[in-house]
Amino acid sequence: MFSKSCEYAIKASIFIAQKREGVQCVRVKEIAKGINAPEHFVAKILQELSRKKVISSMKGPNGGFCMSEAQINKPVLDIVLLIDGDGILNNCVLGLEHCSSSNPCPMHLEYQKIKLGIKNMLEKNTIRDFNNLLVAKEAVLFTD
Amino acid sequence: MFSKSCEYAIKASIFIAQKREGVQCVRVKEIAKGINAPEHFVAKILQELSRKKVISSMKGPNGGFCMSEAQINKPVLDIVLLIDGDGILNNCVLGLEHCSSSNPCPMHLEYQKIKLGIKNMLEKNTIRDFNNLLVAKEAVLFTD
DNA sequence: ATAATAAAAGATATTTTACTCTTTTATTAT
DNA sequence: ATAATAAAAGAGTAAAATATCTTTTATTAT
Ligand code: SF4
Ligand code: SF4
Repeated sequence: MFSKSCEYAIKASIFIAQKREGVQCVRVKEIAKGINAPEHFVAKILQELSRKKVISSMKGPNGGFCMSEAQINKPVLDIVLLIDGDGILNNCVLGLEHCSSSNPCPMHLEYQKIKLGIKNMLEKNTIRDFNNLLVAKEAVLFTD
Repeated sequence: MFSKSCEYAIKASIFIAQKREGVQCVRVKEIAKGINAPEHFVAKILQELSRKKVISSMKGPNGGFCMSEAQINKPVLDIVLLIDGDGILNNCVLGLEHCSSSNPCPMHLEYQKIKLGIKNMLEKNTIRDFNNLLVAKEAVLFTD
């Protein structure tokens, strides 16, 4: 469904939202540990999220990654679009390249419903929504 | 969503179901052309489907791949499970490895609905169902 | 100013997925 | 029997995704 990069991006964002108290930053090392992902790999992903203003970053001591209230309130879709592109919303289940509703693949009608569900899930839910479950201890970001 | 192999497997199966009149076989070359896929790649995939009895095959002149009525009436899920495994039904959106409903990831509740939809789509629809749309010219397997 | 810290950037390595090419085996028509 | 046909099998290549390692740059505390 998502690329590994995208999974890490979502989990990292939720982790930052959760850890951050006030305006304090959280370091990649801690993030990587908290979501059980390779440190330098998530670093690269977070750099991109930062460049695109989905999260914020600070260099030097006490530096790290953080998110503003506004950033935490963004839908998860924003992250997905940034990392994986819009394929999940637009691509075909069967990989047809130039299909249309007037010339659909056999699975189109059935798959449309799924795609709508996915779109809904990703744009109705914010980083905060998923973070809330974490804070309420109704969910985790890490198992082993 | 599906691997390329799986996309080809589904499209090829529908193509065989559609082309096959009586017990006649259809050659890989024709199949590959009909679904716009690399010939030797689909050959390999079809060999596996054949080994696992999801389709049938015959060597020599007039040989090729074909499907029995029973095979055509199987749900598309059978093909997916064979090629991609059950990941699509069981894996986590966020890639947690040992999660459970009692220790779910933040997206679990939302994602459960999607997964159920996918499962439904794949087990309620047979190769025949999708082939019917093709025969009725309400769908295509190939665009360019 | 200096040293320590942590992200940014870039280069390299590994693994998985996708695809191609060649040889072998089974079947059939002549 | 023989030649033609088409799948089966196997080896090899290419590209993309994932992961690691190293160097540079910005920030801050001393
Ligand atoms: S018709 Fe719909 S499901 Fe089919 S290829 Fe196009 S977008 Fe995908
Ligand atoms: S709880 Fe559900 S969505 Fe989350 S990782 Fe497990 S299966 Fe996936």
